[in-house]
Amino acid sequence: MARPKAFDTDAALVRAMELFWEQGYAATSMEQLVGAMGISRQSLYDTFGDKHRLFLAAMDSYCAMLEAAMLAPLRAPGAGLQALHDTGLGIINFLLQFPKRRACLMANTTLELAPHDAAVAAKVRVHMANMEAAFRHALGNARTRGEIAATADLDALAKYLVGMTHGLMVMAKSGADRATLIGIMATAVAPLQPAPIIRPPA
Amino acid sequence: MARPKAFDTDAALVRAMELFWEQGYAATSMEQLVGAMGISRQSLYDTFGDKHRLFLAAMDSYCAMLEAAMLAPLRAPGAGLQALHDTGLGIINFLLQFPKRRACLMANTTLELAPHDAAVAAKVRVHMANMEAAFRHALGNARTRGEIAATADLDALAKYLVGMTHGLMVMAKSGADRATLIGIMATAVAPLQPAPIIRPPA
DNA sequence: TATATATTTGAATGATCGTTCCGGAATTGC
DNA sequence: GCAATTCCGGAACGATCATTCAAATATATA
Repeated sequence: MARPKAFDTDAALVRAMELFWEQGYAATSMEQLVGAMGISRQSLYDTFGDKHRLFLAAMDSYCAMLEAAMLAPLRAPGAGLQALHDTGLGIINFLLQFPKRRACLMANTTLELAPHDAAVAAKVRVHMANMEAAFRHALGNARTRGEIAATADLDALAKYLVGMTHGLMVMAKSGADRATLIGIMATAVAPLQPAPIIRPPA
Repeated sequence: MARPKAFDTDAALVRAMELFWEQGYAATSMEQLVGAMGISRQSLYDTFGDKHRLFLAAMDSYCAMLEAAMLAPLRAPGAGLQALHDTGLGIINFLLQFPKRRACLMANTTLELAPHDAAVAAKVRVHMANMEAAFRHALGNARTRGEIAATADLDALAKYLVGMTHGLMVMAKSGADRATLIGIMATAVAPLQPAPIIRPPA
């Protein structure tokens, strides 16, 4: 009865997401988005609504990408300390993949918009909770297997790793090189080491 | 021979800095700055130049404030582990002081502008290097006194603490409560604990 | 073919952006 | 008082912002 959509909605959204990721919300104009997404301005408004709704959709697109690339391995049934270490290295590679550093759309958005935009803040919190849960799952496996101390506080460590991850993001975007990031990461995972079997005398 | 400046340049700059701190660079208009600084538009341009130069001056103002409040205690000759712990708590209080969280102007600016603005990026790097040096000074004292392990890698720990600090900032701005931040901080300082005197058997 | 929707192009909207210009009032040293 | 400089209020600049409207063309079903 009617002409079907001709362009790939998800692909266009990914291009919008990448632009927001690189430039931020305020610094990205609808003009630039029209150019990057490869569709007309009218199609953009018809399909995605206004700039703010497009941005929320772009956040979802970004989270889905992160979920598949970074969090899924941590959620895998067998994920343990090795998966945590792999994820750490994966994060560093992720942060260094673009010559003009982008850090993380969620972290960027948190600092740019979270206190002034409730819808954005809610999405950020959900994402951080997902990240924390993924870390905790792998930490739980690691503790069960004795890869980390039996007394390890899973909740505290998971929250700590989320915080540490965001610290790395800021450092990476400020220009830190790979060696610096690796060094920070290596220091950061010290709290994961199992407690010594023989304790020092009290 | 001529009329002297009537307003307090530094005080006006502090107000501009606070607005940039709360809203970011792009989201803050000259109109708002004129209102907040309490001077006329013409005086603003005559005294501070354009928006970008005003922002760079605001970054300096912010750094001077941070330097006095947070870094000076770490640089004090006697500063050691206690000063580091005090600083940790001070950072958390600093991040929670405003109901509408501001995080840190340097961190905000890093994520908003650093990859696209060389002058801003340079200022951010200087500030981070200063922070790292302050941490390292206190870490050095702490190691000398045996408050942390004699084998502690001062450079690595200092960089790590800078990274951790920025992680806390993102978490705080995303809405994390005091207990969460304290928990992350408590976990984060674990690598500072001295190594056990009796090591586990290899 | 007729109808309905999709898409594009281009113009137009009103608002706001950063910045500059102007005129007059205020305040100093001479 | 005079000249020099600072401040203020307001208008004006061109540019860009997000968004909408209008008209023409394309593609599907029925």
